[in-house]
Amino acid sequence: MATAFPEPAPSKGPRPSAFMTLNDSTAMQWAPHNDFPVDPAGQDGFDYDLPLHFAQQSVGLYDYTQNGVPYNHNYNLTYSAPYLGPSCPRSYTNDLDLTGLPMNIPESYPPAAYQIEPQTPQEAMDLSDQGINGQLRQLREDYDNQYPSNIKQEDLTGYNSPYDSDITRSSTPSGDPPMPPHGYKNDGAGEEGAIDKEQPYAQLIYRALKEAPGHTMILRDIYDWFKKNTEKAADKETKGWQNSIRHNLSMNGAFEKVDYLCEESKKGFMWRLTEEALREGVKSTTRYRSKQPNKRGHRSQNPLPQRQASGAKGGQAARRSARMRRSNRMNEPYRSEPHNFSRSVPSAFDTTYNTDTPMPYPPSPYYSSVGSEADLDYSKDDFGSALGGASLALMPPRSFTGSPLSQGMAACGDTGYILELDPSEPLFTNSPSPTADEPRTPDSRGRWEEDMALGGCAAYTFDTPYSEFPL
DNA sequence: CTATGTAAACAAC
DNA sequence: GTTGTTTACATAG
Repeated sequence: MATAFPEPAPSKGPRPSAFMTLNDSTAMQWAPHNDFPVDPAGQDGFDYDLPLHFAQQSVGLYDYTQNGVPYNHNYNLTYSAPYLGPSCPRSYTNDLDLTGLPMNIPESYPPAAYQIEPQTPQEAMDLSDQGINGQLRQLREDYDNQYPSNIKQEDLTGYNSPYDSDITRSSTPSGDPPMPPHGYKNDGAGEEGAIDKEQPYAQLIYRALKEAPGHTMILRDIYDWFKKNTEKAADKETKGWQNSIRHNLSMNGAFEKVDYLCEESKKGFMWRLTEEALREGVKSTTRYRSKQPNKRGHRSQNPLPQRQASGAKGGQAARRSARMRRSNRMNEPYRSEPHNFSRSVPSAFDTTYNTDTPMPYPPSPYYSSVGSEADLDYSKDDFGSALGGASLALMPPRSFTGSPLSQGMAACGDTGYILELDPSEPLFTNSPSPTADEPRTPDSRGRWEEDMALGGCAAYTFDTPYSEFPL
């Protein structure tokens, strides 16, 4: 099929310059498909075509605040079935699914998919006035009810790719050559409907999460999504694809774990798109990988021990991080649960963000290049005009009991946190700007240990700003 | 070199 | 056995 990559009209973005100025060539990213055309002038106006029934259905269930929803407000999630099994049409038409999410996204996939347009924060979910526990319980119940784990495997024959043939896979903001269609197999050559153009795992996961309510799924659902929507899982023999999914979830900063562990089930954590990912799209997982030299040159030495050592290292690190999480939960059994999110990719950046400074928003160590234009853009643009000039400074901590309205940006009430930072200043001045030279992965053991010394919470959890929530 | 996929070690559950 | 983290290696471009 099309090996050519028709560039989407670069003019479409309302604020293309914001990202076009991102000169970091390594900041390759897949632009998000924008479900909601951004209207910079009317962020609170739902200027886009929001189906009426959507608005109605959303009452009390999905209340899209206009912006400023901290993305670690996990209690905002209402997890229902991302899709409904066999009856769920794969065509993403204007029909509403049960989620009440506007699925009118024929253009949410290409060609618009590769526009560099931040997404409106309307996507963030809000809730009604239930308590947080109720929310979480509801979330889980919804999930369990609507998404039974015995997922039916839909026949893939006749599958009609939602991201159809003209997908250009990826193109970089600055009109760089599109992402090489890695894994682009033209082999099928005849098979109708053959999704010969599988996108990278990260991108596919992004899509899956994007479709999901709250942009949140559990691993199993992601698996299932892949089964239904991709060819990656076609090979039922190997589980490599699952491994790859997990790998990408873990390694790619676009995905974060919602640190709400359901004890009674072993479904594990929920995975969610980060706010940055929603705005800016998913970026190459490679960026988050360790920058340790690949040792490709001298692997002949003794690859096996090295491999084992690798595993051992991973295991150690995994154990430490898990211990941290556990420790957190034990120390703060209530608060830490729903509020935390876990960044899959631990970051040396995290230490720069000391817990004494109320962060209105978890820093975006993975996306907003610290100290770069992207950072500025992050700080002043994406939270919408409602914030006014102090955009960076204000982020309302929202009361659980507040009305949905009060949870919007207008409600910068009593407990509001004000970041005393000049928006023009980089958030983390002592953080390296992650570039190709400095991947956003903790390549410094020293820093890592430092994290541990700090009490073992800095690296993964960001619950401090919310500790004052009236629970 | 980058991006991606994959295998695998390992820990925790 | 599953989930999550991490490292290493292979391959394509």
